[in-house]
Amino acid sequence: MLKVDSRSSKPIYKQIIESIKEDIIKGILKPGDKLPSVRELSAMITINPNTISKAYKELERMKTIEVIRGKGTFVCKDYKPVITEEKMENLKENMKKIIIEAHYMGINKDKLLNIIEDIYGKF
Amino acid sequence: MLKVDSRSSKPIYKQIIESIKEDIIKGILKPGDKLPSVRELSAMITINPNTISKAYKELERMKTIEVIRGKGTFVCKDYKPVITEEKMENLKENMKKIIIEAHYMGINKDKLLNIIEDIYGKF
Amino acid sequence: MLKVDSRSSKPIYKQIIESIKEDIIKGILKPGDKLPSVRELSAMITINPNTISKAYKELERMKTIEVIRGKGTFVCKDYKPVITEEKMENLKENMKKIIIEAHYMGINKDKLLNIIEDIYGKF
Amino acid sequence: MLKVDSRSSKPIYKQIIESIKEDIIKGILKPGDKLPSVRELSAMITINPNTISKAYKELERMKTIEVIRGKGTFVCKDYKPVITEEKMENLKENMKKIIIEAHYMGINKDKLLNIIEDIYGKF
DNA sequence: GTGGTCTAGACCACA
DNA sequence: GTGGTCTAGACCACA
Repeated sequence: MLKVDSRSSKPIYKQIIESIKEDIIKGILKPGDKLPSVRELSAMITINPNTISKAYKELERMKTIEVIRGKGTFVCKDYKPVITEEKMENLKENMKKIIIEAHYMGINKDKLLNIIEDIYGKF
Repeated sequence: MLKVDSRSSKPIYKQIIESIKEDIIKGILKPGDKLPSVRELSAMITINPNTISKAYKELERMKTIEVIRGKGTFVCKDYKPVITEEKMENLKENMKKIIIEAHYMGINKDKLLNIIEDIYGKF
Repeated sequence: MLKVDSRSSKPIYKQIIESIKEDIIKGILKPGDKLPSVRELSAMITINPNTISKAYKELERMKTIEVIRGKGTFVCKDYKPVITEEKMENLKENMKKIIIEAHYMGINKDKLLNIIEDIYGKF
Repeated sequence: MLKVDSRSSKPIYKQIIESIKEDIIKGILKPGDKLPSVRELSAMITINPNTISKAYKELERMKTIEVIRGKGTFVCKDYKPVITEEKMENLKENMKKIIIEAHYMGINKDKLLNIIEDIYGKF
C-alpha cells in the first residue's frame, strides 16, 4: 500500500516511515511479516535506494522493524510502547501546533474532535 | 513572551511564527497591538534581523499581522479564517501522524483526548 | 476626495500623486484650482508633512501642479502631454505585466477589455 | 531567455518572477519543463543564489513552479487560475493607474487599446 | 547535487 | 526609525 508523493514537502524517507507504521496499525502489515528488500522497494516505487535505506534504518532504531541477517527485514513481533518524557513533550507540542493551526482556520474544538473520530474510525 | 530555542531542530523563523500565533490566541497579543520592530526583536532575542524579518513576512502573508509603512508592525484587526481544501487535507494528515505516533507510544484515544482537553484548557 | 490607505503596500506619497491626478482627470480638480497647503493637507489626512511635500514636489516636476510663491499651490492651466520614449516603454512594460497577471487569474483579453471600458466609464 | 537588468529600479527577484511567467505564457517554458537549479541560474546570470531562491520560492507559492526534492524545480503541470476579490481589486487599481498615466501622456482609449492588441499579438 | 536556513553586513525607500 | 533588497558565505537535510 506504500505510496509516496515526491511533490510533497514532506521528506520521502519520512513518508515511507509513516506509511509503514500506518500499515502496521491498520493490520495490513502484521508482526513477523517480511518487508520488501531495499532494492525491491526501490524498484517498486522508483525511489533512490539510499532513501529507502534511511527509512528502514530509522524504523529499526524505533524497534518497529528488524533486520535478520541473510533473511530480510521483518515487522517486529514484540513491540512494546515506550514513552520517554521527551517524546511526550514532543507530542504535546505538535498537538498544540495543530490546535493553533485549526483555530486559525476557524475549526473549533468540537470540529477538531470530529476529525479525530474520523481518523480513528479508519484504523 | 517570545522564546526561541536555537538548539531545536525547528527553524527559528518557524518558532517565532508559532510563538506569535500562540500569544495571539492566548490574548497576550491583541488585535491592533504593535509588535516589536524587526531590529528591536532582533536585539531582544539576539537573532539575526533577517530571520525575524522572514517570520514577520510569513505572518503578513497569512494576514496575521500587517505592516504599516514607517509605523511598524501590528496584529491584524479583522482576521477572517480561511479554509482551503489543501489546508484541510494538511491538517488531517498532521493529525493522523500524531495519532499514529501516539499509538506507538501506547497512548490510546482516551488519553489523547485528555491531552487535547489540557491544551484547550490553557487557551 | 483625497483618500489614503496607510495599510496599503503602495507608498503613501504615490497614493497622493495618483489620487490628485485622478481628481484632475475626473474634473473634481480643475486647472487653476488651489490645492490645500502641505500643512493643511497634512492635518486633513493625518499624514506626515514630509510625505505630502514629496508628493507635491513630484507633481510639480511633472508639471501637473505649480507653486506660486506666497499664494499657494495650483493645478496647472496649460498642461501639455509629453511622451518620451522611456515613458512609452514603461507604459508598455506595465501593461504587459498586467496582462500576464490577468492571464494567470484566468482573465482573457475580452474580459480585460471589459474592465478597461468600465474604468473609462467612470471618468 | 531570462534577462535581468541590475540597474533597473525593479527588484531583481521580481524581474526573474515576471520573466519566467512571461516565458511560460509564450510557451518558451512548458508545463513539466525543468528550470535551471538555483546555483546554475545564479551562475548564468551572475546574481546571488539567495536572490534566485527568493524568486523561485515566490513562484512556488503562486503554484507556478514546484520543487521536487533533490530533483530540481519544474514548471507546474496543472495550474488552475485562482481569482480572489483582493487580486481582482488589485488588477483594477493597477489598470486604472496605467490609464491615468496614459492620459497624462496624451494616449487616449483607442491608442491604449492598440497597445494592448500589440502585446497580445506577441504571446 | 538540490534546495532550506541562518548570519553578517550594506544600501535604499519611505514616513 | 521602519522595513525591503541584495550580497557573500556557511552549514545542513535530503535524494
